[in-house]
Amino acid sequence: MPSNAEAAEIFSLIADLLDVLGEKFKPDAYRRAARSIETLSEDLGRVAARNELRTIPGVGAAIEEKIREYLATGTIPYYERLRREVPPGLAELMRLPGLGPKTARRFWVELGIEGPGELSDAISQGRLLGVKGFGPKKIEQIASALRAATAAPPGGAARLPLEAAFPVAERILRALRAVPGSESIEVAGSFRRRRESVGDLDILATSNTPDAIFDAFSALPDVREVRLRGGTKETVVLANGLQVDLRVVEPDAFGAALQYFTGSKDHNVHLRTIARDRGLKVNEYGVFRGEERVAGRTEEEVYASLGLAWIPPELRENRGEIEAAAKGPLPPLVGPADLTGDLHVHLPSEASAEDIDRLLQEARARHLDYLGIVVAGFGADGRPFALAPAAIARIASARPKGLTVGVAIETDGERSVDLPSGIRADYRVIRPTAAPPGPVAASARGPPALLLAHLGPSPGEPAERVRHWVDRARAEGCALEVGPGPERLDSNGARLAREAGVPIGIPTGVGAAADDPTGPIALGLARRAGTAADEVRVRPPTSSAGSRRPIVSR
DNA sequence: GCCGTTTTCGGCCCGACTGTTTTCAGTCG
Repeated sequence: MPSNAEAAEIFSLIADLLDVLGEKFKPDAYRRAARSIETLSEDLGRVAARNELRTIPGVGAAIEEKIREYLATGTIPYYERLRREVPPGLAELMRLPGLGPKTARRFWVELGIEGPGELSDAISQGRLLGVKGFGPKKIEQIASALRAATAAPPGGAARLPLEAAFPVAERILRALRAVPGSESIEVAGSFRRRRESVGDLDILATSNTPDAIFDAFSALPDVREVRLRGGTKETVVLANGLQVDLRVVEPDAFGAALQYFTGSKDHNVHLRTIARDRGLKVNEYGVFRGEERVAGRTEEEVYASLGLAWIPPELRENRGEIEAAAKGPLPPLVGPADLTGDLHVHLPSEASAEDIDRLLQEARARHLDYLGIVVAGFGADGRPFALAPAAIARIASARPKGLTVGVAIETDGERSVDLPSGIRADYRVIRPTAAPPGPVAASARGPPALLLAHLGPSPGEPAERVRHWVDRARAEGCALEVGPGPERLDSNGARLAREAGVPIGIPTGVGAAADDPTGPIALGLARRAGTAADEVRVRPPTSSAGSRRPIVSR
């Protein structure tokens, strides 16, 4: 079964092999295509069937041809040929930190080394001593990288899911903001773009005492290794293997640096092309005309100097957002203030009536006008759960001013849920247990309003499966929920849902612990999908219309 | 190999840091 993830992987490997062969620009071309395919919200097969492969950024005639070969046969002859030509072990060598294509190629051509094992042997036999360009430090660096690679599980450093990166980022920000003399401190990179997973953390700071910040950074409790430290940047590796970069810049360059280190790479390359055409130069210190800095303090300044409206970080993937920003301000993306309701609030089973009151207070303080609380149902483990009868009664009878409260049950779509007598559910949240599940049985009471799409744990989940959920949500007239975790849509899925006209539900995080990242992550993923501010409206059920069903509308 | 209202050919982002060097190459993001 061909998949976008596998196709992207093959193109990425082609790039590595071409690198070893000393090709100059082709590797970047293949990597760019690989990145585009990896973040595509639709299966390549569908795009190919519409004859639109060339609309994918970085895909031209040659790569289109190779995609078609892959779709038809599951392999690409060009890739097979390269693999016969270049020992695959060299691509492994290139993935070691500090070791790139040039060095891998020299090992191969000058020393006949074709992989990590042979390199280890060569080092222990002293064969690298005296080779030009390899001093004692370099050799030790390589030996250490080889040891780390054998100790680590194969496949290299895995990307960290965004929800796992959140608490790490919070902890680091708190520590650095406590350093006297520190000013603005932000996380940039793919974390700021709210990618579903992050490969590292990029932290940006302005400070009049950079050394104090660097010292505090090195002294963070879970730092395993300081990989490099210069006058403006430092790289550390945490105990869990996550790499964290800290850069300190002057305040006049903060906007430029934030823009630059937020990326994405393809977005930045496009911006610099525009700058060059206007006789300008963009780097992390600002936008320059000759020696003169024309922008840099804020991101808005940087974009404006290029004739562009400011672009939200979640959209910076070079997927047409720059062209749109050239025409004028972008439609505002959904923000915290636009979330006027929440269909899916969970409470601990021991929650009391007083806890309910506190939740309602918080909802009002956050200006929500609809709150749907799950009172009973079946959890992720398939076992039934329910709030205490007193709490359920309080929810059912609550009439706080300006806030409509809904009673929700959570089902797997097949079993019905018992509620205390006199209390009925307003709608169902459906948590499918199998994939793909059967149709939702009529025996479960109430109309569905929200469907949690189970996307499964594998990162290379075929877009086809997501489409299954989108189609089903449309057929049943319910919304799909976006958010972290395997049971909800990621931003690609949310984009598919939007394109299909299926509303998406965004959890607000109301009632959750202060450090629970679900709310901000869900919002970020919805924004990555391009969800506009006016697309998310939760309307409470209105008895006058004869419906008790909350609607998430577009 | 891709791309283009300045180009269908000739470009392809740019700077920090490291290690090995007598001025720079390689790697990284």
